[in-house]
Amino acid sequence: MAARDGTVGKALDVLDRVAAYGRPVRFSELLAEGRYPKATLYRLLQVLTSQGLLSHDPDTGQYGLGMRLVRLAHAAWATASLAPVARPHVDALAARTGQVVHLAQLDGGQVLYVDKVSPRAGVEMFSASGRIGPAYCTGVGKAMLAFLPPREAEAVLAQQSFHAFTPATLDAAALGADLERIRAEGVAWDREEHEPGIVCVAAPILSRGGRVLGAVSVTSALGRDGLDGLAGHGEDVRRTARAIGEDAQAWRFPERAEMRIAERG
Amino acid sequence: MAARDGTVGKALDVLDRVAAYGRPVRFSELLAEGRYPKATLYRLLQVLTSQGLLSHDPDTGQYGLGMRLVRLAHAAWATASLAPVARPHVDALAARTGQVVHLAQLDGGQVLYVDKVSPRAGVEMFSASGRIGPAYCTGVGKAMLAFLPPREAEAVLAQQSFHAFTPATLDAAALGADLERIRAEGVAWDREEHEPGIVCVAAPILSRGGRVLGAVSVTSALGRDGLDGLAGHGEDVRRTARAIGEDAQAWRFPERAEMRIAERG
DNA sequence: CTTACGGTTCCATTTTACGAAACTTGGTTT
DNA sequence: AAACCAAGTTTCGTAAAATGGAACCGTAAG
Repeated sequence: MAARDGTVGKALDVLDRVAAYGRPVRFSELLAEGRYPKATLYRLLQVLTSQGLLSHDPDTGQYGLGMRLVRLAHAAWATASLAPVARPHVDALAARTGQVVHLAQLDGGQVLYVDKVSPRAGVEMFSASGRIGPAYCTGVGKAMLAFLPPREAEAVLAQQSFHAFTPATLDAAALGADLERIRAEGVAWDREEHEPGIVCVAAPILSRGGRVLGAVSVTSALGRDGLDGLAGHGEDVRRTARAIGEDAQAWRFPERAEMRIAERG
Repeated sequence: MAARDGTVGKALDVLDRVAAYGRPVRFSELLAEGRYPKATLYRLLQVLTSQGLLSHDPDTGQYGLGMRLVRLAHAAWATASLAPVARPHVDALAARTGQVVHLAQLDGGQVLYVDKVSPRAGVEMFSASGRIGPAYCTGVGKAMLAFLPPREAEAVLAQQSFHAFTPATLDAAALGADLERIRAEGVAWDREEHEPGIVCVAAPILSRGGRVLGAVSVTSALGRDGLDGLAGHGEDVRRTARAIGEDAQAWRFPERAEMRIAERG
């Protein structure tokens, strides 16, 4: 977390700290963390504010996150996330199953939701895109973990808290066994491991070369549909994930070997 | 355009440039812009990548925007934008008018859309939140410009391109007169100034102290509803904007009630 | 008037970033 | 195969910056 990347790293660290508060924050609160001396912190905040990554309310003297982040993130979401490519598939899956569908990617050992569609309310927005969740106890998280190359998987696993959200939450050992099963089966199940009464089935989205790009899941509340109802969707989720992977490949890397020859500049 | 804020400023400038491509970009493409020498650009990209603001695909050697931006923006949107507070009002307005409703804020002289609701499709997502538009020829933009303090208004106006998107687009002089009218009337009209066939009515969202927080608008396609149809919604939009402003005040500055009144002028 | 506190500015010192040039890598031409 | 070239990476002396302790300012309380 505290990667020392010179001045830029410090500035982004401060940005993260402000974000972590989840509310506007005063200079003195940040100073009280003791991370940076007064003058240094002051200048970092000045720069971040002047750059629009933070906003400063002169009346209250509080710093909040700046709207430039929203602008940048829109570009990030539109060009680098799976969401735009996956949208039609995700929509169709939600329609077929009549359940909430999530699209997620990995970001720093955590699950980052990049899209969410519920069959009733239609596409949900920003409030869902950008949310993060644990990797070790969600369907999408486990689906991605299972297909990570061993070295990376190890690194990500080392970052997990293994906090027991529910009685069904797996510990590190049980997770290992589950990941094995997921690799064999191609789909991951979350049986109330993160939230009581919530179950889901997820599948990893892989590139042609087998790299993990993300994951899709179908979520259901126990009782309405039950785990049995979801079981029938497993194959559908897997097919959808595969289709998204192929589209992503075509969209992001529009041909490889042959194109190179023609491409001169 | 880019203020020279030391190393951090440069890094963010590079980030913006990558974002501007709207696609993954090679080191050499950025280098060819001639903005930074090789080694400097290289190190800036290294830092941004290691920080997760950019992602680097080792296969293709291309840089794209990183998912950390999406995570940060979610926090920004949820804590610093008007969207969460305004959501119920915006929803209700869309339901009453049966038209598309936009919520926007100012960001660096441009209009930044932070939410959008269409009565049919329901809430739209990220693809709308984060999009930017011109301030001088959109309803929301003009509504905000009109109520900016003179000094700031001048600064923002100086940044406008006044490109004539349509025959109805106002020039600088006509805009000045329109802003006067908007201040008197409390609502702004966009009569096909930005897109042919698209009209809208907007109102500014003000804090109790009169500071511009954002704007709401109702948009319609000419022919279906016409400008006359929209005219009937003007008062509704204004009331909605006022309600949002009050909620925002209560939410962001819970205890500041009496201070603000004294602070007028 | 005095003290205390949050925030801002100064400036000598240290650290960091800079960038021309050298080098490495992988693919293409002679 | 050797020479070549372009893209990307590393080096290193120098130049520029960030740093942070201390002084300063404005406001609110004692």
